[in-house]
Amino acid sequence: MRIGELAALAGVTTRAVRHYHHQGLLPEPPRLANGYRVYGVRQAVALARIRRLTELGLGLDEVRDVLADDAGAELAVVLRELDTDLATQETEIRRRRARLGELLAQAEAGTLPAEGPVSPALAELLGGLPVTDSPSAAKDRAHLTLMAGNGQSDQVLRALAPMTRDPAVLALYERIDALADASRDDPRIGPLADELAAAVPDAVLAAIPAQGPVAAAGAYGEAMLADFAPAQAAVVRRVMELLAARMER
Amino acid sequence: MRIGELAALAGVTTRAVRHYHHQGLLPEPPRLANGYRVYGVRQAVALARIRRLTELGLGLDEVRDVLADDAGAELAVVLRELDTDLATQETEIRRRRARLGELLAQAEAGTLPAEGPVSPALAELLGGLPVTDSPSAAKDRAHLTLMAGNGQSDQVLRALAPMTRDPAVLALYERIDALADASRDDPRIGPLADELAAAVPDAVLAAIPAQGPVAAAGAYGEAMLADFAPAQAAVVRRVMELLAARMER
DNA sequence: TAGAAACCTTGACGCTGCGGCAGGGTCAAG
DNA sequence: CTTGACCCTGCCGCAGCGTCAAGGTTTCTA
Repeated sequence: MRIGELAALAGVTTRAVRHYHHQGLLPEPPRLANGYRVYGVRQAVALARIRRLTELGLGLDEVRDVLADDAGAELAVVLRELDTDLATQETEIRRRRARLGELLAQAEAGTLPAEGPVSPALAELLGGLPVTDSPSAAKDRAHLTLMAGNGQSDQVLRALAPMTRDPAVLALYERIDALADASRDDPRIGPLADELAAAVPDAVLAAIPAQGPVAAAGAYGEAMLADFAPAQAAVVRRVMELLAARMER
Repeated sequence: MRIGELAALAGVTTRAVRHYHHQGLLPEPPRLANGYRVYGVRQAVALARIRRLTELGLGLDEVRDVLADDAGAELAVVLRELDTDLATQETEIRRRRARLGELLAQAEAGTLPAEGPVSPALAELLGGLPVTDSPSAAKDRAHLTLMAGNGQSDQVLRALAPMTRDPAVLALYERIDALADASRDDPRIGPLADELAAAVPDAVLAAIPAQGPVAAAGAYGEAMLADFAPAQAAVVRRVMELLAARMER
């Protein structure tokens, strides 16, 4: 037999056969004068066996191990490993499909957030927000989306829900917007910060795992502040101080 | 923010961030004088979005498409494709796990064929065979294993089952073995071929899809014959002729 | 009997999503 | 001044082949 016939017999491509030769899975057969490989029944049997193993999902090096080992013990071990591996893959796929199902449902309902697919809890929160074009509201959404990315923040998000239903919050956002061109010592800063801090429910602070001075510290905090105009940044800083003080108690 | 802080914020590695830059998923940010990348909130938001998409299982180029397309239409399309894709993967994994379950059961029962994992029908057939060290019996097993590899051969295998329970077959194998050193025109060849052909049930021939002169034609047939001693090959050839003649009718 | 189609040969690159390493520079703290 | 923790670019590696490239051979067909 030549390589094409062998390959057809085993249901693989000639390329695969040569690959197995190269990997040492299948010994190189003798050659004709013209260089063609000539295969016998032995090789065909060996190749069929390789194919059955790879079809199960074994890697080529595992196949090599199994073939090298005369007893069947190795095979059983590898198969068991493979099964647990496939089991985890299966649950993983199922988890992703569940997420996909939610997202597709949102897509059909037209309630997919502009931020792209986010966690269910966050999607609900964002979905409850009134439509507004306030720049600081947009920043808040972005900030929330980022913070919600790090996993277990469901409690915080649930605690935030009441704020989304408070019509007074919109007005607060607009008061922040109004400070876009204000100076660093504008008299509106202090009162606005007080009201903002007051608008945050205790439940939110309670749900935040006390990881230093809230989340706005560090390099991200600075980047966030840099994203605001000076007077607005002053407000944010002040709010953070007030909230931190409240968390102390 | 520098790249490490950004990466930690989004829950990815710095290597991944640079990879996204390289792939054009995330624009390169400005640099400090020392060459360090400096990121702002915008980039963090973008990165978080990329990560959410890749976590769903999207490829990086799909992510790029989704990000490039402002409307949400693209996203829905990609998600649907992904879902069907995952669905096929899931059934595929389940099929393989089912196979693995059978094989593991066989392994525990110690009934795993030496040929490695084979189709259930073949495993049953081989399992029913009496233990023998007849070389021609071994060749027959090998031949069967090969032929059974090409899929829908269950019917043939079932039709062969009666032969495995016929104690007279063992004697026939031994008569083939006895011809190992015989000459091409040994007088035992004819009668043995007649009896072998007669031992093959009609049901087997009926189940073989008439693909030319049985399966022993072509390059594989020659290789198989070359695997036998001359007198044995003569027997096999004669049996094939007889069976082919029977299939004609 | 020629020419085309179908095989065969070796060798090298492509794909996915980064990980890891080499071989540096930068910066803050002790 | 050193140490350690960052940062930079760039290239190889990974699994299992698919896919050219650039030939030579065999075999079928006109």
